[in-house]
Amino acid sequence: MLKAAPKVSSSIPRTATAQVHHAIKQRILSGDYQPDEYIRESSLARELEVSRTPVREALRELVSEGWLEAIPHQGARVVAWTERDAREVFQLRLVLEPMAANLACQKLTAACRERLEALAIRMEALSEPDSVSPEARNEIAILNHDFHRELILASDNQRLFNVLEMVVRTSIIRRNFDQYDHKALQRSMRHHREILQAIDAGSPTWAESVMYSHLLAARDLHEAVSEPMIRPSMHQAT
Amino acid sequence: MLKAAPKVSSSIPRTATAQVHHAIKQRILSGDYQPDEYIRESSLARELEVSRTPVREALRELVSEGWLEAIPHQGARVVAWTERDAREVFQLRLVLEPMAANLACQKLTAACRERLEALAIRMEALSEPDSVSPEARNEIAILNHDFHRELILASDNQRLFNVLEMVVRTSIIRRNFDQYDHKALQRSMRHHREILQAIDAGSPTWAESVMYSHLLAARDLHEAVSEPMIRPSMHQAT
DNA sequence: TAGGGTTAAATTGCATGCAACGCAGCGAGG
DNA sequence: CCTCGCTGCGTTGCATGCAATTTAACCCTA
Repeated sequence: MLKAAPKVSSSIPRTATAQVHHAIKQRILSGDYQPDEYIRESSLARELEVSRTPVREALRELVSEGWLEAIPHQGARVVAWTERDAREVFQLRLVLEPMAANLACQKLTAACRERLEALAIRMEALSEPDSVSPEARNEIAILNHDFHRELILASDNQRLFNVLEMVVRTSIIRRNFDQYDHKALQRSMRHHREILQAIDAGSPTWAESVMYSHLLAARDLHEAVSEPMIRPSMHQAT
Repeated sequence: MLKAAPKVSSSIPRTATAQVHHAIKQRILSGDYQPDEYIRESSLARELEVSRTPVREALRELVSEGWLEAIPHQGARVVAWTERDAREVFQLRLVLEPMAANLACQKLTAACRERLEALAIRMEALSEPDSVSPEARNEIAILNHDFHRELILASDNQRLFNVLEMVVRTSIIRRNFDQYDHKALQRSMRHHREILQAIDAGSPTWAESVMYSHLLAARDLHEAVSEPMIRPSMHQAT
């Protein structure tokens, strides 16, 4: 029951500002707002049926969190993602998440260990069939995010968690399991499993190393898809 | 002159919100606001002679940036620093700043190289005399901060810079050169110099390694001072 | 027709008033 | 004596109106 309390307070924010904050984030993630599109205070206030004040405050917060950029006397607009941004995020993840795996290995509690295993098992089951449906891929993406999140939390470094939330969650976490072929998917699941094994073995460097491999593999897949867009000179099959 | 433009715009913010934001930050850093102290919107609005609106917006921003913590319907208060926080910050710096040194080594421009050298030379000169005055120590602290900042900027990873600004600047960067004895001070200055040498030599791992040593030495000095405070069982002179 | 200046519309920035919420102090009941 | 509930005060949360600023269109002029 301890878990229920924060869950309720986060999914049903009591203040209007928090609701607007949540709503805008959802719209950005779902693509309702295009990159570089300005978000107008008045129109959003009308749509959400609140005054401009909570909208303004939510926008300020989202700017500080990196979702929007504010131009004085001009407004707030959705940040546009470039390949450079993707590079920066991967550079940071490649250093921070292995570190988190290392620390988690030393600090992990039994309860957290259980949650991680449950997530890993569920993901393995979903990626078992030869053809993984889009719905399954979507669920895997969510579970995968939870797995990483849980592991980072287990590192017992609140700032590390905050930093990764800011850096990663504003990026293209979602829907990027679509480009995983079956082998890559299963390899990714095996990585999760191996991290748990390293934790059980009490080897922080092992866990750290597997996480590093895990992310390098993910980056490779990402670049395979995105590079053609910035290197049109290369001959591409797809 | 390129440096003058952003300097002006940051020291003379045009909007009231930015002014309040700046003012509060200064008060926190200067110790005007004690840890856990609540900042009341009305009183601050009176003092700064603005309405509550820009004060509220500035407070929201500072919460997002980690300077304050907000309790709904209760207010915003200055975050209290614990030894745990210090540990977390050092853990992150130990990973991120060496990474920045490594990257900077590959990306550094000539102009940036010049600025770093100028800062290093100035710091060396200030730490030369046998007895370093408090004023000199203060200037060294500022120059040191600029040096690290410049190096991180040179890493050409905007997110890395943002993350370190958030993590480090809210911490006790300032005035912690007081506990450096003369040997530690000169060692620290030599580290800066050696980082420049590593850059000139084009060896990222060398630069990374020196930065790592640099921070480990700083952590050691920090712990030597702070540990007695959380271990009251130890017999203390003070 | 091109360029500069002016003006008007739209939007953000700020001020103020009122409502909602939390908390301390006080009093009644067990 | 302790506990529970109520009430009053202070503070934050939100709504609304007005001022300041920017943008863009328009007209006038060369």
